[in-house]
Amino acid sequence: MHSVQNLISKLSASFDDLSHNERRIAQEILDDPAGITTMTSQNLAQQCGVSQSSIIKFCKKIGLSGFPALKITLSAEIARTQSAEQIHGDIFSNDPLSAVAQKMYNSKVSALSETLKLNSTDDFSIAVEKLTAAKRIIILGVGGSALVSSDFASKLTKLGKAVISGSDAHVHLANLARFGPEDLLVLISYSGKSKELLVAAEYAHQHNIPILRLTGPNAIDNTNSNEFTLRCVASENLVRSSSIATRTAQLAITDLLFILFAQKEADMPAKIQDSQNVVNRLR
Amino acid sequence: MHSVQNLISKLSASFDDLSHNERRIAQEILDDPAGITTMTSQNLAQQCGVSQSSIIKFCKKIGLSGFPALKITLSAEIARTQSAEQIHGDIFSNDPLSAVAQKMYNSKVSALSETLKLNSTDDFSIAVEKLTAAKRIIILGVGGSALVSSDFASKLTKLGKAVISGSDAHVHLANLARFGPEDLLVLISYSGKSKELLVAAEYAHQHNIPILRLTGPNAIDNTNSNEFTLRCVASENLVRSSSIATRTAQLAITDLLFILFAQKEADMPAKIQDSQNVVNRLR
DNA sequence: ATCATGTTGGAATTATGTATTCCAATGTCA
DNA sequence: TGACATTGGAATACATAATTCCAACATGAT
Repeated sequence: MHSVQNLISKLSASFDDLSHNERRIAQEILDDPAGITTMTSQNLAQQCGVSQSSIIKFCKKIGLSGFPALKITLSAEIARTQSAEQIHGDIFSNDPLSAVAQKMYNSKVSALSETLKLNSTDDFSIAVEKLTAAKRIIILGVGGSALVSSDFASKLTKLGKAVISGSDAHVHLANLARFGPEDLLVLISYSGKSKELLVAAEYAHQHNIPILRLTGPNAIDNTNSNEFTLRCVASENLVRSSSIATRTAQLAITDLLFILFAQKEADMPAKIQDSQNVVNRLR
Repeated sequence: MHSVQNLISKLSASFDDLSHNERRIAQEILDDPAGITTMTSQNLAQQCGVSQSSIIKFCKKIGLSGFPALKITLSAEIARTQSAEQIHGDIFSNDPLSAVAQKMYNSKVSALSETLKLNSTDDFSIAVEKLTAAKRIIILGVGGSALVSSDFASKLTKLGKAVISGSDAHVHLANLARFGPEDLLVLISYSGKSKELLVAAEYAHQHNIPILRLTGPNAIDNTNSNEFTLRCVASENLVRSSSIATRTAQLAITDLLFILFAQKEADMPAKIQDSQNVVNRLR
């Protein structure tokens, strides 16, 4: 990847070493690099007042394979500079509404990166292992976490996993009664304090049902060997208690688990496509 | 502000609408966009097992002038994403699992930023205006969008808005029958093609019920004055049809709308806190 | 089933664009 | 001034892209 670092700066640097006609070509490129990408070698030749073959010779001289290569290189270079500018500057303009958008963006991005950093790769491996091993899965999440839990459940179902999820905790507890050590209970909660989840965990412990937890950073660590925890971070500083960042962080984990799980078996993408095709018939 | 977006996300978005051969081409492009930039149309044709002319037709179909244009566009796009990835690059180590995490992170971050860029601040203002003005709101989203829709609904409900949302489209249509011009129908869908939503929109048009749409970049623009559209971008390149990026983009919009809506009235945060306090009693 | 109609995709052709060759003009130095 | 190198263009050869036209297939109505 060390070939041509920056064609444009290279051109302007070596400008003085070029012959008369080559300068004209170089000048034309420097003047409007973006324009070149839509030209033919003939167009450019005409614009520079040189012959078409001179254009080709010029391309070779600066180390490119030919004229199309010049166009492609320039296009990439323009995109790189532009995007660098954007990322540091103007995704957003500077009216008040845009400031809010900016804050939300930052809050989500940091929830994502912080959460992914917080759990090691091994943690994720172990969690995926547990999902794979489980014969049946109950996913339990209340409040804001209910949506994350049903999203996760529907994704796993698409992959052919036997998953139970829903909003009624009582139903879940009833289902749990038929579960055993070969199954898995997934508990999603930021605070780790919801009553339903505590009851379910208690029951699971008594009956040796493995637990995969998804909690916030402050929930107490559980030393029980039959339990495994992934953690997420989220600072809710835009609208208190809105759970926007929390949900972003939780989805980062469940989505990653889903992707890793899907990639473990080669035919998984096909299964999703099948499921998608069935849905498409409804259109 | 609705300028043509990312080619790669556009391809993965419209993937399901393509014919068999077109999919093979699209797949080849998505698999190795960088590779395309050094190929001829013949090479690519051979690699896809289709004719050279099909490649050209494909390029035209996706709105490009021809094959060289495809190469140039891809090259620019790769450069853009690469430079974006470099900036966020150091979060992760470099084992394969971490590479997956990195990709997911990049995909989510770009879904966020692209989506926020795609809609102007005015667009968001208008949308919030419509939410504020509405006496009652029905939020309709099927499939993957159902979760976004119920999330949005529950948030707005917390703020005291009269919102109806749920998974049963028939129930929604029945409810819609009692709606009028002072109410609002929110339709969430990436493809814009779901049958239930089309029926609901049709009915709303006939009865002058305002519509707020949340669609993907390819859905057809609706000129009906009683309708307003926000768009989201998402390239689903990790696990096809998994809707991970799509949902990230949709939530970016609904979350932002929620925040803006909440900030319009000073006592809104208090209302959320109230609602939270009630929930806390369950613990 | 059958026919009309539309859509998709490929073979062959044409058009366009790129690269090479070869030669003339110009410049450089003994 | 003459040998030699360098530059650049005209003509040409080559490669690639785009179009046309037709066959196969799908779709939908009768």
